[in-house]
Parts: sequence; structure tokens; C-alpha cells
Amino acid sequence: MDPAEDQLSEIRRGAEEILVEEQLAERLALGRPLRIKAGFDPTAPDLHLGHTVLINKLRQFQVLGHEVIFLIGDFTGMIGDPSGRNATRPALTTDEIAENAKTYERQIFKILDPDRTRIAFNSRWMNEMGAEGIIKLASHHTVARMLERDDFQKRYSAGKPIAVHEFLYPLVQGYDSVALEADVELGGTDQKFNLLVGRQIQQAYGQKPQVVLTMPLLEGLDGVSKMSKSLGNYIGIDEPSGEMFGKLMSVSDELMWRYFELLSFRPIAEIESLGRQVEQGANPRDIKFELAREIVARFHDATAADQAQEAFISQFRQGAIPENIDEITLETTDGQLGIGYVLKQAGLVSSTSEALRMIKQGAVRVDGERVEDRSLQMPSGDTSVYQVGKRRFARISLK
RNA sequence: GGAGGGGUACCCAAGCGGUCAACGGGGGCAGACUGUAAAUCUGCUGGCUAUGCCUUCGUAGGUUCGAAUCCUACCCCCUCCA
Repeated sequence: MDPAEDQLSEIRRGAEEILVEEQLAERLALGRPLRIKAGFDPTAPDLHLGHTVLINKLRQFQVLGHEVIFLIGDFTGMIGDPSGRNATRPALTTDEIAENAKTYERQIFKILDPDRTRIAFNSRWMNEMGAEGIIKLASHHTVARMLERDDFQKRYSAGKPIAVHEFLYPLVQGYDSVALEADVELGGTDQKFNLLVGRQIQQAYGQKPQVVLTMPLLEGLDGVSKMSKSLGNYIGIDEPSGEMFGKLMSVSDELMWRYFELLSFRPIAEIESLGRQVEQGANPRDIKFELAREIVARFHDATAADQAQEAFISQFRQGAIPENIDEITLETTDGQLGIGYVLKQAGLVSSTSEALRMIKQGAVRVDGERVEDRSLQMPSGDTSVYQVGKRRFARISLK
């Protein structure tokens, strides 16, 4: 294991806050593997790059020789994190939870070392706690302290309802740290309060309080809002290599550096040298290629990354038709089909109306030729490559 | 429980009997310019194999030749009082 001071500087990278840093230094100095905990929602097993910021940090702890506990909050999931407006969620069945856990494993082990990762479920101890245990747990925290939470405070002063059970969420999360005897808990900045409650609860149960490490929330492709599925500004880690590569390339130059910091495994010194290259006149696009290749290689492999880059270059710089495009066959009714109908059936647009709109705007091409006529009929027996905009392609045959 | 205000397309927000598939802004998409960057300009932003037809303005009814606009009931949200 590396000396504590070296470890600490690695751990600091990208971290928003470490509370309390001296305590982390002390524990690292013990020289034993620390238990690093991070909690995840049992309902959202579709991870995107935003989630990986935290997982990358877990990986870093692993590399440094520590033990990572990936906690699936299947019990807390019944409460629903108060930071969301929806107070309660439908409880998941055991089967569903097992299913989601498997998906998690498949996804996170592209980043984490399976041999050094423990997967835990908080229902294991929470289901056995009983009403008495819950009351005891609740007795260790005060309403005043609970109301310090940003979200609660806002709602309370705004006269908005706070259900009593919402207070249980941070308490249970805190108790998880007791049950796991966590040395460190990681979370997004939005989790800061919950993580701090964990320290409180651990002390109440006679444990040394965990060190809290918060990671920033990664901005999505728009560079403004945090990356999330519902906003559609995300890159899913299960996405095909081409998609992933393209989305990374569409990120703004400014945001690219943020992604380097939080998503790349490259040493900081190397990233800084890339920055200098741009200052000296290198095209930021080429630096972005480096980023895109690294990320694609992580979730696919190096070959896929190289191929994605080649395909990207030929498609967008040279305007070529990509190689792997969907092949679709459609049945004609009376020997022909209207262009709008074809585009809709092929899934290139969501409705015929949209197809006609796209034609009007000059976004539709058939075999590279721009389509001007909205009532164009395609005869049966025809096979052509249809294109909508810059990225949607399909080879369609009419029977 | 009482008083008042409000629910309009992805979001905000006009409209308050016909000319409303519904102003405007945001977001998104597309075109031009590019490096699928940024900035800028332009267009589009219910559905339907479509010069027309169908469905949308909280829900269900009603008045009317005609309703997002008027009436009735119901549901939901907000503010103030208890």
C-alpha cells in the first residue's frame, strides 16, 4: 500500500469535499485496507457516465488497496430519497431487486475489480430491526438537526409538506454505515447531508465516524444540467461504441476538460499537458478524440474505440454513409409507398408529419440525393439508403 | 372546515364565443457556417401514405350554427384564515 500522503493526493482529485480530511489521513496511516461505502438506488440499474464519476472514485480506492462496498438500498428504496419530490415509491419484489443487482454488477465491473468489491443490501439488517429498533435509531437524531438539511429547510419555510417518514431516509442510510462499519462513505454533493448524518449515527452507536467524501455531479451533454436519463443529456455505459463516441465528440470544448477530470483515468499531469497543446494551437477536436477513445475503450475495447473513431471521421468529415446501418424491408401496398410513410415505418422519424417537415427543411436524402418533393413515391423493388439529418440512416428495401 | 386564485402543447406563458392546431419565450430538431465545439443566422416544433380528414386547452356533461373561451358537476394544485 502506498504511503498515506501519496494516497491522499490521489483521493483528492476531482473530489468536491472531504470531511474531515485529517481523519482520512489518520485512517490511511493505519495501513489497513479501509472499508469504502457507497449507496445506490435499487430502481435505477441503467448507469450513465454521470454515475461513473463516483464509481471511478471507488475504483481509485481499490487500486490503492482498499475494500469497496457497493450498497444497494433496497430497503431505503421503499422510502424514496426526499431530495426527489415523489415521496414514496412502490416496493420492488425480491426478484426485481435481484435482477437489478445483476445489471449493476455487469455494468460496474467494467470499472471495479470484482474480487475487491462487496455487494450488500440494506434490507438484510433493516428488515430485522423492527419497530423498536427504528425508534431507537430515531432517538439518536433531533428534529432541529434534521431540518438543517437544505431540502427540508426550504420546504419547511416554504410551508410545503414534509412527511415524517422522510426523516427516516437519512437515518437508515446512516445506520447502514453502522452495520457495515464504514470507514469512508462516498456520495454526490447532493448526498452531503445524508452522509453527515451517517457520522452522527455511527458515533451514537459507539463507532468512529466515517469520513465523508463528496463528488461533484457531472454535467450532461448540454453542459448545464446534471447528466440524467430524464433530461436525455446522458451517455449510457451500455450504449454502442459508435453512439458513445459520437456523443462524446458533441460535447463542448469547455465541458471536455470537465470530462477529462472526472471520467478519465489519465494522470492529472497528462491532462494538463493536453491543455497546453490546445493553447499552442492544437485542434481541440483532436484532443476530444483522445477522451472519446479512452471512454469507449473502457466500456467496449480498444479495437472498438479505434473503429468508432475511423467511422466517425469518414461519416462526418468525409460525409460517407456509415457501414453498419439498419437494413429494413417494407411491404408495399399498391406497388409503391410515400416517402413520408417509408421514413416513419423505418423508424427514422417518429411520425409521418415529422417526416414531411424534415423533407421541407432539406434534411432528407435518398442515396445521397436531397429529397425536395414531399409526395415522392418509392416504387416496390427499390433498395436505397435513406438519411434524415446527419446521423440517422437506414437501408430500406421495398417489396 | 371557511375565503380567494389557478389548471392551456416538452417547460414557462398568452388567449377569455368564430379568422385557434392555439401569440411569445425556453428547450428540442433541422438547414447554413464549422471541428457532430462555441457563437451566429434561418426554418420547424399534434396525428394521419394528407391539397383533405381526425384528436388536443384538468375530467364529464350542457348551452350554441360554432367553445380553450359561457353554464353545471367533479378532480387536482396554490395562497390566506381556522
